[in-house]
Amino acid sequence: MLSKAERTRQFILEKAAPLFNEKGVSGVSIDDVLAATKLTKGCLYGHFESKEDLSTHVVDLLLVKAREQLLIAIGQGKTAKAKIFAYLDFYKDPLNTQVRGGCPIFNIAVESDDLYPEIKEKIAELLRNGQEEFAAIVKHGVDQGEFSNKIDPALIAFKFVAAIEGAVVMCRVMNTTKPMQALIKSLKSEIDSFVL
Amino acid sequence: MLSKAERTRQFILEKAAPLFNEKGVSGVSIDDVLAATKLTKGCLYGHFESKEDLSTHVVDLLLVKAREQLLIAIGQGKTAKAKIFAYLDFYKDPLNTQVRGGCPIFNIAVESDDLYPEIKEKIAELLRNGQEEFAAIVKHGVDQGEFSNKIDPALIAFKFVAAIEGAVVMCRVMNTTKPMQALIKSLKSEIDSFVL
DNA sequence: CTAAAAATATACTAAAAAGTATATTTTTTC
DNA sequence: GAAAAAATATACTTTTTAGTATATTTTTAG
Repeated sequence: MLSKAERTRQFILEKAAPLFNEKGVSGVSIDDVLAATKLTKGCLYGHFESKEDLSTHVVDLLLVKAREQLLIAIGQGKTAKAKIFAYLDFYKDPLNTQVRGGCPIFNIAVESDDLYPEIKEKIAELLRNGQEEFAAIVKHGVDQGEFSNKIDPALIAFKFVAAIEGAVVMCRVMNTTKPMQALIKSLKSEIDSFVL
Repeated sequence: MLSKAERTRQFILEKAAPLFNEKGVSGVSIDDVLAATKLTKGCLYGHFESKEDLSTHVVDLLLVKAREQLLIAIGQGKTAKAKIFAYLDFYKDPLNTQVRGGCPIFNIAVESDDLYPEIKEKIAELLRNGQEEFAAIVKHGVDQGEFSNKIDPALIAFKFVAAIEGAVVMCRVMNTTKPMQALIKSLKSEIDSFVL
């Protein structure tokens, strides 16, 4: 069993995560975290050195979880096409994301871009890996004779992620999921056009 | 000629704009603005009631300018296809945006989503209008016999903006423009596939 | 079950940020 | 070009936020 300390530390991170996802690193105060956890300063600072330390771990948690959930979703698909469809469906309800506040990857990306270089580097890493994995799935589909070799794996990976992530933001701001449904349908038929 | 006050007010907004675009509303302090303008508090607060007041006007400026520049770019195109291509080309260098820090529309959208409802509403309005205008261009292309009527104007508008905006963020984080070039090429050929 | 260690709470200090009162300088208007 | 008005600078206060010292409670290991 985890020690009390480990559990509290984890509890803080779990409670802080949606807060950071919604308000951003700059937008969250320590008091926000205390209010969300019902803990006190002494306790919080017993587990994290500083706000920066806390932020770092919260961001790590957000990113790890996002990646994890995505991999699980994609893992359900057996074929390349099924995996890609699973990826798309994962984002079908942008108003009710896994973690409150939208997609952590993009939220953090936008904020960290000019403000937090270390965090930015983590996202860059995550995106690069994600791109590679996505492209590998497509390529595997080609190699297996599932897709035409006219398909460009790297392009598809980039285009799909960009479109989906962009769509999440747009849908959230406009407070609608409708365009996302149409987009997913369109991206799926783009895939279908390469199916042999 | 503008009064001194008007010029100073405008000067503050112009200097603050890139700051807000880079750091976000929560990330910018009044002192940041003072440092950027080399003005003093008394002066700043002579022109703006509060940080919130300043933020509101800076955001308005960022959004108005973004829209303006976009309309100018698109306006260069004579045909529907040319207008759409102009839109795409407008984003060809995501690392060197018109205003430092990326696309203001998206930057502000992500931050305001869960934090600043009034600003969020402004972005929603802008996006809705933009979508309508974009779709109208496509529809006009169909009516003029430029595009096949198989093209879905609303879908194209949403998909293209989502993909481009998503791509801007991704390119900035990964510090590369390359995938954007490929994306633009791909979106252009998607348009070409509808040209009669 | 108890003593030591760790975790948590309380009550503070320090720093940063926003905002204001007032003096001084610069514009404007006549 | 002088008086009034407006703009700007200086030097503050207030508020918010981060962080710390220390007391108290709770865990944990023997």
